[in-house]
Amino acid sequence: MIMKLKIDHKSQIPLHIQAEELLRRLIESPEYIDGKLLPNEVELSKILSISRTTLRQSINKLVYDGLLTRKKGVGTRVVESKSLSSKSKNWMSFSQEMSARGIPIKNFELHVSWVLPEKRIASFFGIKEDKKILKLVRLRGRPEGPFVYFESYFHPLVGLTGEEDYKAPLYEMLEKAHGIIAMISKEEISALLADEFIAEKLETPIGAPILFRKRFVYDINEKPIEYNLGYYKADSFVYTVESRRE
Amino acid sequence: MIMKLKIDHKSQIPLHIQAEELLRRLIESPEYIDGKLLPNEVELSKILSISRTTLRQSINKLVYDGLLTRKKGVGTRVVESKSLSSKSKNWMSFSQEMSARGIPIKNFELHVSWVLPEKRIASFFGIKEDKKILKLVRLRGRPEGPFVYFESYFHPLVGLTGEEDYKAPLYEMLEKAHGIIAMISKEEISALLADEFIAEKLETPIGAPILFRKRFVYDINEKPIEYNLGYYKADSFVYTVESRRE
DNA sequence: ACTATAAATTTGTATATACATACTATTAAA
DNA sequence: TTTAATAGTATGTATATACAAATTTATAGT
Repeated sequence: MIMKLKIDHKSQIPLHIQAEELLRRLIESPEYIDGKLLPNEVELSKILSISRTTLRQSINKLVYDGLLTRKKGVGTRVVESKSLSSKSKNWMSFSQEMSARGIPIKNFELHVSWVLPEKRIASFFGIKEDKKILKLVRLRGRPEGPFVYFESYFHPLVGLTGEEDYKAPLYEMLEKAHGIIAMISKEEISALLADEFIAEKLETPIGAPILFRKRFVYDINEKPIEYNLGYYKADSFVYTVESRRE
Repeated sequence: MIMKLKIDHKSQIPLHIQAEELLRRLIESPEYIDGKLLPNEVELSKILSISRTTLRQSINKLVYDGLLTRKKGVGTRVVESKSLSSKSKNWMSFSQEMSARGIPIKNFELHVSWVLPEKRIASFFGIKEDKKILKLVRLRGRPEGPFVYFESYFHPLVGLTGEEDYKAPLYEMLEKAHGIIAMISKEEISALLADEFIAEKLETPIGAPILFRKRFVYDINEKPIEYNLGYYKADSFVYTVESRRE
């Protein structure tokens, strides 16, 4: 059934990581998709030639991630309907979001510069504060007027020169021009009041409600590539989220 | 510094759970709120009179919940992020969100009534406007003061009588009492300014920024069961979303 | 046939131990 | 002064072991 699940004890990769990967692949396979029980821990640890403790490390992570459930006295089983949840929800760039809604976009401002990063940005990228990085400022909206102000900062390793075509959808451009694939997006959404600067940019009164979004973008290896701040006029933008319990 | 963090070895509650709770309370305290290092694991395990292995179980969970970060050769530190957040992955009820972070919830107001639905609510539920539905109003927050005002409306078929225990986690109660399983949540998030009513409820000035969330909740068959409006004080709540391209 | 009891199974909890690895700080050498 | 080597510190990895608690299965008694 499982058979050739062998773990390389000489590998540099920790055993519990190897085991986790193996199990991930295992429970993806057709036999396991329907809530079947795994072999019990003692047996499985023998099959994999690792200790039960180490195996439990791997299983714990999969339980955390919602792929497995355990029950005392019963066993460990694969959760049915694994990844059809918020994970599979695909996210888009602003241009894509808008064009998907049939809204034409106008760029009111587009400015590229090299700046010294603030502390939190340097720390997000894991670089020193004295290394200049690319800053991209964009003011965008409908033909009638702007409704979002973006500030983006990019990791030096992304390899942007500042000469790229920033009118194109950003993540498409990154992929084509530099082979960077934006994969993960973590976002924090909050509300604030327009200060003088934002009010002037968005052509709105000071004190108007603003939907503020911080976006942290990572590549396929979970390395940070972009730090993005977005200020949306609240009366012209709604953020939607759809999620599903597992 | 830590002192009287004592663990009861005779308690029925597992040691690693006790330790987890202690740490949750600890890192909520003023001294630890700013990314300070915890005592190292060996020392901490001595203080708590539990083994390092057991302690690591507790810490692992807090790391997974995003409250702590660890770095080899350095130590374990509290994540800096004063404000609460709501993760979209594996969505939960408000009570669950909060208790998962070890934050005590206080109900400032809790009021149930039968009302005629507004047109948009009736249309969401697919019912007539002359049929009364259950309205649940809740004002909740931390002991110091409220930070969110909820208005919930329920579909008649949910079968609520108004006599249920609304202090319990809502979706648990629905499941136990009426076999209703809340499955899908669609949310719209935007920003607005506190009007007189909201300002009074949330004990905040008129014109303060409010994070406004509409939540549409559906059961396992995608039938609408709840229409929910949430007004969050923006300075004490951040909405976080994590997504991944596939 | 039914029921209570016991045994077997499986995860949960907990400890002690040892060494590896990443990072920091110190010390010695150039 | 700068650099390289070294020691120290903290988390990371891994094992062996023992018993507890929940659940299922088997057994014995009525």
